[in-house]
Formats: sequence, structure tokens, C-alpha cells
Amino acid sequence: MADNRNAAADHFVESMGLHFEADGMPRIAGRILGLFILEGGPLSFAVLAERLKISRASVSTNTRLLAEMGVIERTTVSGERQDYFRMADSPYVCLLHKMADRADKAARMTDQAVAGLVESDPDVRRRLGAFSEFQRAIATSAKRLANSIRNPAKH
Amino acid sequence: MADNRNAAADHFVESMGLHFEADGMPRIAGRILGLFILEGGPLSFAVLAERLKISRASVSTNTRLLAEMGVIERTTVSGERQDYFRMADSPYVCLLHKMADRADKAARMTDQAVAGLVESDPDVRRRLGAFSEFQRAIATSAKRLANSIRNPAKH
DNA sequence: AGGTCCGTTCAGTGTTGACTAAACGGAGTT
DNA sequence: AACTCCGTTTAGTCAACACTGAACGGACCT
Repeated sequence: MADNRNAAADHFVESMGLHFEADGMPRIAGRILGLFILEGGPLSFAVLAERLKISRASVSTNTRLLAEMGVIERTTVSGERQDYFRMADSPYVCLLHKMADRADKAARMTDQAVAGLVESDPDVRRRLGAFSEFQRAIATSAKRLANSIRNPAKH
Repeated sequence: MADNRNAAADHFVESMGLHFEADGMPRIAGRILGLFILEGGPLSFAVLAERLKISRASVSTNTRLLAEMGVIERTTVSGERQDYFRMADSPYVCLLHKMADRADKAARMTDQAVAGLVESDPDVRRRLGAFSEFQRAIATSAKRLANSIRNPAKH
């Protein structure tokens, strides 16, 4: 049967699950992405549930999560009632944007703290500024990487 | 009293806790780092517990976590039996290294999957290669950023 | 020795969140 | 209409883990 994948593929799917989990995301979302990297082509809702041995509810939740992140896209197949999914054109760019957003948020939060300080100890401002700069550096670095992926005219 | 900080400072400490929690780390670790950014100077074990209103057990666990990450360092004060902690010289570089390590690990994991494939569908190899490249790009980007922080002789 | 001040470890608690099963609603088919 | 095939939502379960209190052990002082 076609789903009798070899051990390396299974291990990859599982590792992607753990990698996602270490990132604070649902393990199943990682497994789904892993399966798409391996299988590529559009996969149906039902196939995802069957291949990964997960409930339809988990498929629904995690496909939506991945779709909102921009990693996969929902498609349809003519003559089919089922939903199908396929990888987005630039599946990884959105992950970088997400990283950049989080860092930007932390930077803004820090700047807000600086603005709200009553005291003016220069050391405090310096340390807060250093952290804010650090977060902004992460954000710009992630954005730059995202752009270089979008148009590979760089090198 | 000296610990009657203003609201902005308290809010910053709490926000750092949430920021860390969103990263999959203990909330208390973030609060401790936030307090160090604000207070700077060496803080004693007991002061950390008192200021943040957390148990000594939590202080023990999370200071060790931050120390292992390289964000803070354990110090001593002459004539004092208590442990003291202060921010490391480059507190944020280690965070970048940690990020780089995770990406490198994912890249290696992916390459391992490629090596273990029995089939040779070029599309599968291409997609796996793209993901591996993506992770390696993150790793090198993080390392570059770490270096630029270490010696700001850049740009 | 006893006593005090430390930090760590361990058992227990509480909470968060992923995951599931079942109920639900919508759309197509008969 | 009733029926079937979908995907979503919701209530509930389960496991992981942060956090605490208490017991522990080590170091210093008397």
C-alpha cells in the first residue's frame, strides 16, 4: 500500500512534531508540515487524519493554524467535496515574520517601560535600551532573511 | 522603602515573564531577567525571592536555568554567605546561540531524513533540501547577529 | 558537639493546553 | 423530505510542567 512509508520518513515526521513542540506549538502541526514536506502534493482532510492517526478535530484545528500562519493553503479538487491542502508558495517566510513580530512586540514593550520610568538612572535606561535593541536586531534580521528567501537575487 | 517600584517597572517585569512564557520557558525566569535589567547590580538569593514573591525553590531552579543559559552569573560577596547573581557580560548572545543550535539540529535532522530515503523522487529531495536550507539560514543569521553583538565593530 | 543560615531536592498541587469523542450544522445527493 | 458526507465546535480527559512547602544536607560559627 502507498502509505507504507519507510522508517526515515516516519522518523522525520515525528521529529518535526518535536521540533514544533520545542517552539511552543502543537506537536500535530509539526507532523502535518512534515508530512507535506514529504508528500508535497495536495492532501485531503481525511488522508491527513488517516496517515497521522489523529482525530478529524485535530486536523481541523491544526490545518487552520498552519493556514493562518501561511505555511499551507486550503484548496479544492473538482468533483470532490473534501477540503484539500497543499504547501504555500513560500511556506517558511511567514514563520520568519512571526518571529519578527514577537521580537518587535518585546521591543515595544521595553520602550514603553522606559517611557514610564519615574527615575532617570542612566544605567537602567542603558540596560533597557540594550534589551530593546537586541529584540529589534532579531526582528530586522528575521525580516531580512524573509526577503532574501522571497527573491533569491541575493547571495 | 526601596522596593516600592513604580508601576511601569512592575509591568515590565511581568511582561518579561509573559514573553518568556510565550517562548516555552518558565514565567519566573523571565521575571528574574526583567528584574535584573531594571536593577542591574548583584542581587542576593533572598532578595530575588522577596522582590518577586516566589519561593526559594523557584529561585534556585530558575537562577540555575538562567545561569546555564549564560544570561546571569553566580557571584559572591565578601563576608556574605548568600549567593549573589548579576547579569552576564553579554547576556543576550547566549540566547542567539541557543536559537542557532536548535535550527542546526533541525537541519541535521532533515539531512538525516534525506539520507535515509529509499525512494529518490527529486521533488521530495528538493522540499527536504529547502527546509534544511531554511533552518541553516536561521542558524547562520543568529550566529552572525551574535558576533555583531560581541564586537560592535560592525557596519 | 549544637545551632544557624544557606541552597537544593523531592513530593505534592494547580494549571495550562493538546487532543479526542461526540454533538452539531451545512451542503450535496436521492 | 431523509440521508450521507463533510468540517467545526464543544465538553471533557489526560499529560506535562511550573510552582510551592517541607525535608534535607552542607558550611560556617559558637
